[in-house]
Amino acid sequence: MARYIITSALPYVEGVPHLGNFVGSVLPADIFYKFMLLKREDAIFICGSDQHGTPIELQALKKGVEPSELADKLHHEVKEVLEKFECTFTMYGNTNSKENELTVDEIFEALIKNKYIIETQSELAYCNTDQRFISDRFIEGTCPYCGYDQARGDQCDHCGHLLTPKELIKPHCVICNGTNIVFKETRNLALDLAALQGKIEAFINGNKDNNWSKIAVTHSLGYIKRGLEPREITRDLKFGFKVPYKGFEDKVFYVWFDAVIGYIGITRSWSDAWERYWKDSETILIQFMGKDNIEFHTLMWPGILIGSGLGFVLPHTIIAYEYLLSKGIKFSKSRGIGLNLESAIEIAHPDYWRFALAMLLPETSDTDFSVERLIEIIDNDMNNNIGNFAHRVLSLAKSIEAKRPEALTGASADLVKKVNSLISAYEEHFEKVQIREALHDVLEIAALGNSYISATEPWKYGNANGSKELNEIVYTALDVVYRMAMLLYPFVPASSARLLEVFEYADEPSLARAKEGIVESVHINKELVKPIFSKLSEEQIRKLYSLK
RNA sequence: AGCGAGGUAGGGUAGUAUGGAGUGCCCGCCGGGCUCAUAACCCGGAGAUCGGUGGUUCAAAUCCACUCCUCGCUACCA
Repeated sequence: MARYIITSALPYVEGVPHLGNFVGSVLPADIFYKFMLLKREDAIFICGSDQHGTPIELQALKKGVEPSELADKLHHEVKEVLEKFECTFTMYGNTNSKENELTVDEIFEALIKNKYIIETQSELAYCNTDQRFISDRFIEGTCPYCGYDQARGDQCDHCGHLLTPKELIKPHCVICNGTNIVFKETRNLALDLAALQGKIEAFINGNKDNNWSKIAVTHSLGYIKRGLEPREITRDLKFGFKVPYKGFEDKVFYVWFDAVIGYIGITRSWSDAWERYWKDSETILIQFMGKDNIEFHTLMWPGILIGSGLGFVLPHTIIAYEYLLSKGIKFSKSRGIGLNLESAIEIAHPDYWRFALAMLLPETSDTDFSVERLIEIIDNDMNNNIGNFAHRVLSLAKSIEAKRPEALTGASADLVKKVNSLISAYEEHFEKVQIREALHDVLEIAALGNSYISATEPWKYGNANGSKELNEIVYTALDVVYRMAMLLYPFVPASSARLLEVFEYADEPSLARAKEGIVESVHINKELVKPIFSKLSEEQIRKLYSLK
């Protein structure tokens, strides 16, 4: 039987993720994983914090703390906020772990043995005061183009020019503020992607039809066409895993290298069962990411896995998202301002964000986010269509004890037939990882339900029990609400659960039960009947606009 | 500059891979209906030479070429 590993690109922990970070990989991965749960598939959902790299080391230096302490603190903050957004990871780990280091070392040794690691040379700035190499972002000076005196070695934030450290006028070291900087040759180790190119290309061509995002295919083949070059896997930094190789002991692995391997390392932190997933040919690995992460997952990561020859499964499906572009409100992670997940949760329940972001998933092109659009989705699609449908039906059912009719007739039979075909469409869309479309199928079910109520006019029968027609209408409508509640689970888990609670015999949500519908007479808990959603209040809207 | 994405009714979008009547969705507008429901819901209607030009084709929003706009990235940020 097939087994699934679902991964989301690992958030880099330099701050609280913003909506763009969330929508670009963790959210869709979580929604998809919850669909796997609905289907009762054998699936694990792996994610975690990417902790190494220059920004963290620099931040730690500025704060005067150990990088690993800072990275762990940020890791816990990010984990907590993602869990508040109802993400149910099998394991949310981190890259700076023993298990990951072990995995990185094993894979590195295998790559050495298989001769896929080569040496490179480059010139790098060296601070004589600190006695260490300093990366581009550790150097500041005056921009030769605009004269801005706090330009960094990689780019000037003032005029946007890309720079090299050598171009800076009066360069100084960010760590010690000194100017005793020289340029020295440094050696690094690199993954020989050129040697692996044929195998990587075969991997892409052999898997790209497994529902890969179009952008993932075009980007990957574009890189292949231009030819792959060796990619460095070590850096002259302090924070990271030490390189266990003679002559390179004072260096660490480059952050991207241990980040992708982190998928395995994190699974290893989760359970001894990790090999059952990662080394079983039946395993289907489905990876979610933003478009800027494509090359790491379709070129370097498969290159590492293939080159190691250790029998790890390769990605089966690559799902890459375009960007969510904010209009009017800032998304910023590093600066901690604007609409990040912390500020979002203070404004509305996570389900509201999950729903709206699922509607806005940038599956095929960059997508605009605006407060106006958010209001439209929440008020109209979520509240008026789905929420109101559920509530009007449950309100009807409060005074009528619906019994299962012997057979459905006319409009009722027609509705159930259409709902069944929409459930099939929902399943098919999920299987093709078209999450936005699957949500549209649920919206369509609610719209059909609303039409059905209008057409059958249950209020005509008065509120007395006994009429066969009325019984059939209420039963059928309740049945649709019940199914819809189950289908909502991947998107809005808390609201789905609240809706299902009203049905006294409700089970855990499952796709099989959604297809089957209500099998017995319906008992609802009248006390629990209340609207599941509401429109955004003026207060909420005011808060949203205040984030500009 | 390099790389990438987009231009479809008043606004916002889906559709473009595998060409087949301008098909769909949300908002807005016009007209009607309903009162179970959260000023919610339902039905009908108006409104588009699918950015432009040229080409391929029996047939183009969809394929090709050129062109004009818009936006994003080029920070180890998704």
